Amino acid sequence: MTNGAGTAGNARLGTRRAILLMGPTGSGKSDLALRLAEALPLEIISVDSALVYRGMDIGTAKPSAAMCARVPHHLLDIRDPAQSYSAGEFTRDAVHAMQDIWRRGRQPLLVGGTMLYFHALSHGIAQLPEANLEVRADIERQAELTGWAALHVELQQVDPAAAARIHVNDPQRIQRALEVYRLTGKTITGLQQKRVSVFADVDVTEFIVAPLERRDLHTRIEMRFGQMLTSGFLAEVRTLYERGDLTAEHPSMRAVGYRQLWRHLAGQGSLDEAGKQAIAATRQLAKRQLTWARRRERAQWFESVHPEVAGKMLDALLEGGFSAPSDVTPQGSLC
RNA sequence: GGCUAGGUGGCAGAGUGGUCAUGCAGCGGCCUGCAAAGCCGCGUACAGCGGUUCGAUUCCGCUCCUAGCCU
Repeated sequence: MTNGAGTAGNARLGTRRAILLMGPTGSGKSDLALRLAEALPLEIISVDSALVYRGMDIGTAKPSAAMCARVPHHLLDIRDPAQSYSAGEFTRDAVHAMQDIWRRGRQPLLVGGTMLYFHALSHGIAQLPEANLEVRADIERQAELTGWAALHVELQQVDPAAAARIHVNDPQRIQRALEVYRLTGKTITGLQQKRVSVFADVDVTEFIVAPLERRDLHTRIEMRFGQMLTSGFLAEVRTLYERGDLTAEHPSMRAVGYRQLWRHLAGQGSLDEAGKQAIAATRQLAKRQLTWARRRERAQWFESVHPEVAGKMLDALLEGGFSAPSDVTPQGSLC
């Protein structure tokens, strides 16, 4: 069950490698990553859109300080919850982190559940203008007056291809396509033609961890949420709520769990209801993550509840040409 | 025991003699700068048995069950 990537054979030293460890929430990625990184000269790069936020630790199941002390983790706590983050910024940050790691003679282990970020890394991301608050506000204002359907019609006129692939009921994408057009005068369809994978000459090994049975994942998710509450998740959200500058519309506060607890704090529903909704939202997130995962043809799948996953992954890595443990001491911990 | 009101898909909850409620959950999928986001698709549900009818989830009867009231 360890075959599939076809990277075995040439153990060229100096080869730039990268390991991708993907999986739905609650599949035990973080612990696995730690074990791999302690066995091989690796540094962890978090591939997670929620772990970038400071002060969001419990609800995101962020690796603890103790874990960070054992193995360097990158891209954690790099944003304030009032800020936003994006696939483009992530790609840039991840590339920098990888280059630093390679420079240190080690290899990056990219771990996380934000599958779009993995996708952007593997398939490349086009040079597009960043989100522009004013233009977005303009478009939203217009949408309130005319409705999104009218904006979709507008998109159809400037970029028929985009309009054809973006559903009328998908405001987020209609807005982005229009935003790009207004900012550059060029269609998003055309701009997206040019993409280069950041892994162009990198030897990539892809792992996916997930429970074989969906029931197991659901059980795990429910248990984990209970533990989060016990660990003070509600207080964590309350602290953010009481800051006063955050709203339910901030990307950070739309994260699973935070959104539902925020609503409860705003007086909309009991804690019990919020908990049920949060758990359901987590299950839905996991389902979407699995949909992405199934498209990764080169990935090797591992049953997450299996006690020997870490060992099997290590075997696969050594077979794939990874060097044995070196005596390089960890450095550059960012958390 | 009697009376009354009800029994609709996993849950909530409309409704009609012959097209679809809907919401939530679930499942599948989409996905290029908000992605833990946004979006699309998917359900021979009408308690059971008879009857009326060209046709019954909808009308009638009986049975079972539930809730409230009464003795």
